[in-house]
Amino acid sequence: MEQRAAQRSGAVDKRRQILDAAVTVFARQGFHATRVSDIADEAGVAYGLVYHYFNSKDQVLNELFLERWSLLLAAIEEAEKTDASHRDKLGACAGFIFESYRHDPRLMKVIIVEVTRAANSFGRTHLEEIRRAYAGIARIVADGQEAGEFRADIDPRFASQAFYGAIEQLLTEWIFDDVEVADARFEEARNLLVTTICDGLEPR
Amino acid sequence: MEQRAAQRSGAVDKRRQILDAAVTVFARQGFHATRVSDIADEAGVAYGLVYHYFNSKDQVLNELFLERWSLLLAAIEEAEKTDASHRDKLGACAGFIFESYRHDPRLMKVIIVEVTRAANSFGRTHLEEIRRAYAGIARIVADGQEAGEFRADIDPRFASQAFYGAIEQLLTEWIFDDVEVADARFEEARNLLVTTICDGLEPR
DNA sequence: TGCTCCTGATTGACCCGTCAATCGGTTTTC
DNA sequence: GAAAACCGATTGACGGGTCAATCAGGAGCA
Repeated sequence: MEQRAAQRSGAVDKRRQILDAAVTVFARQGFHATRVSDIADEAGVAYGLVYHYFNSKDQVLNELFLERWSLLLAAIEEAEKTDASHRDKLGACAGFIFESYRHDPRLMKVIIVEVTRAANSFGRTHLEEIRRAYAGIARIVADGQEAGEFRADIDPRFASQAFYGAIEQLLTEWIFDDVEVADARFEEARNLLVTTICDGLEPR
Repeated sequence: MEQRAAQRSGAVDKRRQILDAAVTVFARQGFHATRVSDIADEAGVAYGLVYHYFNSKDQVLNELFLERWSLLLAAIEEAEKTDASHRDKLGACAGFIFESYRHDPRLMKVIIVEVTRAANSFGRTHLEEIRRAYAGIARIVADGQEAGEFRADIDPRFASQAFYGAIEQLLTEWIFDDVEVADARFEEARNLLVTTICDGLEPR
């Protein structure tokens, strides 16, 4: 799965090309409604080549998901390590997710719609990786509680679900609208979230 | 669509039987993975009869969704009308949703997984109804702001997304776990939510 | 009561389009 | 020259939806 072989001389990396094309069509039509031939066409590549690089249509999506999700997990771990306030740590997590959307809205659309929220198909497959993210956020909340920064009477896992759920719902609206989101909105969204949730978590 | 004809003498309402069976199999296998024959088998009814009562497999799901969602919309409107605090109004909305899950977890699973979160298929189809719920919640937030009960520097639509997103994410976890949820957990979940979000919305 | 007719519910075999995946071949590259 | 990359026609499973045939019970009639 990690052969990703050093590409020959000037040849374009067809594999990458296929992955990128897949993002485009998955985002446009949804995973289920895209035929493998759509991916190949979009990539300007022969049908069979998709199967040369991937075992199945599923594997293409898996690869796209893991590629990005591993970055998120790394970002959360990174946030944990800093010595910022716990509020800021949560802000960093939210920031990374919003940033991912800004960086490539279509990829995030695919990940959210086809994996993260797809409880019957890929969501189940990748449950472990997905939950690892929730757990990371929950750890930050728990630490914040121990430090007296957050109120202690709320289950950290509950809090992390609410936090993550709120983020995803905001993104989902942008996804549905399929509208260009101004840069300022990203900052705004992140601040809103951290403000609302973290203020709600503050000790009374 | 509303013929639902006076059923002959002692005959069971086959139509209802089919809908109930559909909930069972959709919840178990997911909409996409269930064949129409699965529904018929589960209902103990012939394949063709499903098409006698419904135009398509899609219509079966639509019916299930609308049946429940219209109750939610009514509940939100109801909450708006009371003269409770706005915090309590939001609590009532969250309460109704959690209550729906308690009442029939499988139906809520189907609605959330196959409609509400299915941005590519039924989510798009029912976008209008879904958004009507968000809008109702946003109205409550806006009213609360006007009454000075909530801070005014947060877009009510943002707040409603965060609120609804948090609820759905909590439910999603229960759905994934597929585990019996103790009654006490429902109360706890509702209180947590209202506490976290509403405290976060309080004026500072 | 017994018979026929009629209506609409019910049945399930079958048609038919749709893809995912395979495979045998050709071209490129080293 | 051989291995890897590339091509796209072909296959075969699969499942939604159709429809002609059957069945059951009520109405009309004598």
